[in-house]
Amino acid sequence: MTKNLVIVESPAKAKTIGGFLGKDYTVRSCMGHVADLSKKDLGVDIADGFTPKYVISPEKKKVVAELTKLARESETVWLASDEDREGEAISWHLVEALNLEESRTRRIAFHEITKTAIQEAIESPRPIDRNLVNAQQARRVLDRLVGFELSPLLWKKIKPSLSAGRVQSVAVRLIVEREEEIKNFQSVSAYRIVADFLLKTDTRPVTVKAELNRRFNTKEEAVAFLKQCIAAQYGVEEVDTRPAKKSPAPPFTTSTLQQEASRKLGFSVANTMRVAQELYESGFITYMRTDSVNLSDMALAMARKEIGAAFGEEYVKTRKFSTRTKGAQEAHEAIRPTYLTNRTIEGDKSHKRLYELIWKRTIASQMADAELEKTTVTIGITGSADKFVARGEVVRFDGFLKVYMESSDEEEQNGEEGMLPPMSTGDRLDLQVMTAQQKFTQQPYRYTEAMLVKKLEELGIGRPSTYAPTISTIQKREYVVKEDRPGTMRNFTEITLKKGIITEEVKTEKVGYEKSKLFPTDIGTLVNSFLLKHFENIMDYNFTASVEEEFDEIAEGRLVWNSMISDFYWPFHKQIEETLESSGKVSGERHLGADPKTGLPVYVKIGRYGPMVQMGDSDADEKPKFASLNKGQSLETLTLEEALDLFKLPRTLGEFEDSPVVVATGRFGPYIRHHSQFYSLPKAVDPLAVDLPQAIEIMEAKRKADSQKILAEFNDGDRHIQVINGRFGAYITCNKENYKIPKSRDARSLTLEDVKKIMSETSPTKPKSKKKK
DNA sequence: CAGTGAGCGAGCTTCCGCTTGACTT
Repeated sequence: MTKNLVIVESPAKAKTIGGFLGKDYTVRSCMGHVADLSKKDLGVDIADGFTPKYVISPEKKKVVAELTKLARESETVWLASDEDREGEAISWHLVEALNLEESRTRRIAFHEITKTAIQEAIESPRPIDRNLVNAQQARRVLDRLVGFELSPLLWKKIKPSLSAGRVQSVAVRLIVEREEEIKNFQSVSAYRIVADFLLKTDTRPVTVKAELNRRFNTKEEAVAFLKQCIAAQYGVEEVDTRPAKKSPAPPFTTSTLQQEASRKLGFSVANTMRVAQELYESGFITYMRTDSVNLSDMALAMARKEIGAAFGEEYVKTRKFSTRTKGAQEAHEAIRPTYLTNRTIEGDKSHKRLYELIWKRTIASQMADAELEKTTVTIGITGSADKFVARGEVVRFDGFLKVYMESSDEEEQNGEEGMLPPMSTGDRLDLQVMTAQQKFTQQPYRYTEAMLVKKLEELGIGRPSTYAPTISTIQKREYVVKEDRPGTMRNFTEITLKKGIITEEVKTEKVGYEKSKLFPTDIGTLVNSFLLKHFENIMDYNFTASVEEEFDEIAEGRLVWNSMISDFYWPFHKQIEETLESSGKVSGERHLGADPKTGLPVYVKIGRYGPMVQMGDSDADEKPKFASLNKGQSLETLTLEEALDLFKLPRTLGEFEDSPVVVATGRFGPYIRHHSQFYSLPKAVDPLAVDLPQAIEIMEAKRKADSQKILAEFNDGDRHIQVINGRFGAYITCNKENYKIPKSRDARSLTLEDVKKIMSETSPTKPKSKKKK
C-alpha cells in the first residue's frame, strides 16, 4: 500500500525522482503515450465532428494494467508528464485509461530534475489543461487525416505501400529541390589574385600573404594585371587594428547535438540518438530529446565551480541562453552531463566521444568570450588604383576556445587567418610571387542527415523525438538514398608572376565529391512532383507553421479544435477526390526510341516494383518485355543504349554439373542462378561480360564460404540438424526452426546429445515471416 | 533475399509524436 503514485514519462526519470521523494512516494513511468487513434481504420469519426477513436496502444497494455493496479491502491495519483502539448495529452489519456477520479488526481510539471524543482511542483498542482489537450488532439487528428488520405491515393496512382505526411513529404521536397538547383547550376569562374610579399625587418625578412581586393572575369584581364605588376612597387598604405570577440554556442539541443556529432564525429543521426539514449539510461547525461538551450541553476553552479577550478576565475562567464527555434516547447533542459565534474566516462569509444563532446559544449557555453585582435593591412601598387589586402587575427584571450569550437557546414573555409608581423604605413614590400587562380563558384551543397534536420527545425517542422525516425522513414520508402559519390575532375588555370616572368599552367581539381549525402531517387522525385501538383498547400514549407498558429489558438481557448479541423478537412478532402478523378496512373514514362533490331518502342517508367524499361506496347499482339533498372541508373538520364543493355539479361552462359548457368538481375543486383541456387555477382564483375569459367569460380567460392558457416551437422533419425554460425552468433537449425545456444556453451564442440538437450530445453524461434516490401 | 510488370480481386500497405525493450539468423 502506497500513499502517493507519481507517473512520469521515462523510466530513467522515475528512478532519479524516486530517490528525491522518499518512501511515501512510488514513482513509475508510463513510457510516453498510452493511447492513440485506432490503427485498423481512419481512427476518426468524421461524421461525428471528427471524434477520435482512441485505443490503448497494444504495446502499452501491460504498463496500463500495472499502473491501474497501483493507482487503485494509492491515495493520490500525481501526473508528472512533460509540460507541453503532448505531455498534457499523456496525462489526460492516463486519467481515461486508468479510470482516475478527479478528487485524488493531481497534475504537476517540472522542467528540471532537481529536488527543489520537484518539491515545488508537488506544492503547486493544477488541473489538466483541456485546451492544451485539445490542441494536441487537433495536431494528432490532422496528421492522421493527411497521412491516411494521401497515402492510399499514392497507392492507387503511383505504387503500393508508399506514404505521405505533413513532415516526411516536405523533407523529401527539400532534397528533390536541392538536387534540381544543383542540376540547373551554372558554374562561372573568376581569377583571384594572391601574392606573397617580403617585409624586411630588423632581424630577418618575413613573408606577408595578401589578396587583391577584386577579381577578374577573364584570363586576359588577369594576365594584363600581372603584366602591369612586373614593374610596380608595393608599400603599406594603411594598418587598421581593431578588437573583436567571439562568443560560445549555446548548450546542445537534439538538433545541434545531431549536427555536431555528424560534423565532428561522423555519426549518423540514428547512431547519435542511440548512443545518447544509452548515456541517458546510464545516468551520464540529461534527457536527449529536447529543444531547450536552458541549463538549471544547479548546472550553472556546477559549471562555475568546474571552470574556475580547471582554468581560473577569469574563464568563468555563465549565461542564460534563450531559444530562437520556431515552435519550441522547452519541456526539458538542454542536453548536458549530469555531473560536470566527470570530464570523461567509462564505456566504449563512441560513448566516450559523444559524452566528451557534450561535456565540452556545456562547459564552453559558460566560459568567457574569446578576445581577438583583427588587423587589416592595405597594400598599394604604383601605377594602379587596386589594393592588396592582408588580414591577420591574433587571439588576445582564448576564453571558451580553450575547450571547444563549433564546426560549420561550409566545406571550404577561405584562407586561415594567421598572425601578421608588425607593420606601419610607408613600409616597403618586395614581391616574391603573384598568382592568378581560376576559381569556380560552388554549386549548392547537398544535405547530410544532420543538415536536413537543421533545415526542418528552422522551418518548425517535426520535433526532437521525430527527427531521427523521419530521416529513416524517407530512406525506408526509397524516396531518398544516403550515398557517397566520387565526383569529377575539372581543369583550372593558374598564372604565375615570379622574378618578372609570367607563366601559365593548367591544373586539375576534384569537384562534387560527396560523402554520406542524401540524393533523391526516381520514386522520390515522381511522388514529390505529384504531391506538389495536386497538394501545394500541404507541401508548402509554411504549412506546419500556419497550422501551429492555429494549435496555439486552440491551446489558448480562442479556437474550437474540431471546427479548425473541419475548416481544414473539407477543402483537403475535395482535393483528394478531384485528384482521384482527374489524374490517371502516374509512371513518369519516357519514350527512349525504337529497338534497332525489331523496331519496337522502348520506354522507361516506374512500375509496381520500381524503375523499369519496357520494350513493345502492352496492347500489341506480342507481350512486351520488361527489365528493372540497375543501381545508379535513373529514369531521367537513362539512354536508349543503356536500356537495350538491360534487355540482354537473363543470359545463359553454358552448362555446369549438367545444369544451365544463368546470369540475371534481381532486386538485390546481378546474380548467377544454377541448380536453383543463387550466387551474387561481385560488384567488379560485369554481368554482360562474365563467362562460364569465371561464373564457376564465383560459385565455388560461395560454396566454400557456406561450408564454413556450418559448424556441425547431425542426422537424428529423419531429422537433419545443423549448427550454424550466423550473424548474431551460433544457433541450431532443424526443420526450419531455430534454437538459441546458451552463452555458456561453445558451439563448435557440441555433440549430438548436447544439441538434442538444448533443443528440448529451449523453445524454437521461428524465422522472420516474409514481409512484403 | 533474388526469377515479377496484362487484368481480375482479395488483402495488405499509410500519418506524427511520446517512450522503451523484444527480437533477429
